[in-house]
Amino acid sequence: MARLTPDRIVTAAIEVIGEVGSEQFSVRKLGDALDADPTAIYRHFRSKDELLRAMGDRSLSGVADALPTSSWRACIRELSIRIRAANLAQPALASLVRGAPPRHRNELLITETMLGQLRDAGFDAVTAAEAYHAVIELTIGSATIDSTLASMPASERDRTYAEWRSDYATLDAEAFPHSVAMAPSLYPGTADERFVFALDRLLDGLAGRLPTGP
Amino acid sequence: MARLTPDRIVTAAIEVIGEVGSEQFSVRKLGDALDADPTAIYRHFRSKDELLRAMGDRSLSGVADALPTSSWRACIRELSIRIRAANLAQPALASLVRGAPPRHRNELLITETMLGQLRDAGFDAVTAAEAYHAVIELTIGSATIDSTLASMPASERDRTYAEWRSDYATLDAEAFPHSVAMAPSLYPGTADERFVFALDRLLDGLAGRLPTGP
DNA sequence: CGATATTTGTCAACGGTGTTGACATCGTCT
DNA sequence: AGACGATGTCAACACCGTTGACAAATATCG
Repeated sequence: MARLTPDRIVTAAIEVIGEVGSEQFSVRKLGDALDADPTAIYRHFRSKDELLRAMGDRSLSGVADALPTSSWRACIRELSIRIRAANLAQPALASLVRGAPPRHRNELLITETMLGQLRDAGFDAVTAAEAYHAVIELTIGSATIDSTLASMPASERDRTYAEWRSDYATLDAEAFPHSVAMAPSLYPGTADERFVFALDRLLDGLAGRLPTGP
Repeated sequence: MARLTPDRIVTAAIEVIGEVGSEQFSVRKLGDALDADPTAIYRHFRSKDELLRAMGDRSLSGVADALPTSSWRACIRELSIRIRAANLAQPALASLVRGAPPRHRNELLITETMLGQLRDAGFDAVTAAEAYHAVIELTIGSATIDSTLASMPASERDRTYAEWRSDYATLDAEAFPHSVAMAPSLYPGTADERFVFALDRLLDGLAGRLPTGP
């Protein structure tokens, strides 16, 4: 077998995690898939966390390419949607990003792009930083929440939503009048559409803080 | 020692997880804290997951009590801040939301309150549902992301933020000009303050969708 | 080329995890 | 008192991430 490289390891790791799920992903299984001793991985990554992070960055490649240039809103909007898609495509990776800052190339590229757009739009440094954090938290956070359902087949997902709606519909109407009344309206559209609604409202609110006005 | 009960176990578990952090929380440590054999816990909970869910339910108690009545924004704002606090105190809540567990009383109370406030504010059913999902995604999602750092002591957390800032500051200024320039402004204030900024901007955007105008 | 130094792979092992099954003990009810 | 189910205890299983010692391969240099 060819020698181990970080690239080969990450490729194999993404394949393994796609097969067994993030919960069951382990260094030992990765070693098996690579036909190598599991501990050989530690010659290329200091820890499993570092490996997971590299896997996350891999799935973000190309996310910041060819973005809309028409406006800062359009650019950040598209960028956020792509980040979300990348996280959902590799559901396991979404929860791995967690609280650590971007250190890898694609992550840094995303940060740079978003900060640049915000500054060019007219935000001062402090507000731009706040806005950046706000968009990232909504994007990554919502992807993390949605990742479980996103990995289900569409039919099962729809069934789950329907089940949840009927849960609300059958609540005690005295204690939970609004929940019962609004049960049919809950979980409207797709999770992607709900995210875009939230993102657009957040961008509305951010636009309102522009010195030049919205 | 008195006999074990689910209540006693959950109380002790929340104490233990507060001391050692969610990452290091284990059934064995819980057994030590209870001065009982670790496996005795399995007489009261089928699995660690079930215990974590019970802990999550406990930490949500009282979240919807005595909320501000001055305005829908003030009410939802406070409610979201409290949900976040509960989530940060008990990160297991995140996995509660992600899966499809039976909906518990406290969770239902939160939904009912938020939906009621939005309807009373003048949102139609569809927009209220969208707004509800938007607020919840930001609140839970951001709490999930921040939970790792929130469990660190303040001094260590500040040191971590400083470290991250200096990471940005030492990037290649040619490739990442905005990141380098804005390094001192990144991670401003506390994670709680950054969340509240995002929440307020989202509420700004939602207010703009009120039929009666903002 | 040969010798040396560095990197990389292998192996065994450590301390930790959640969980299970067998066995002993306790409380309760007939 | 005896029976019985619920509860606590103990040892053990099958994993996990990670480390240190040692061997093989590779790169570096005289």
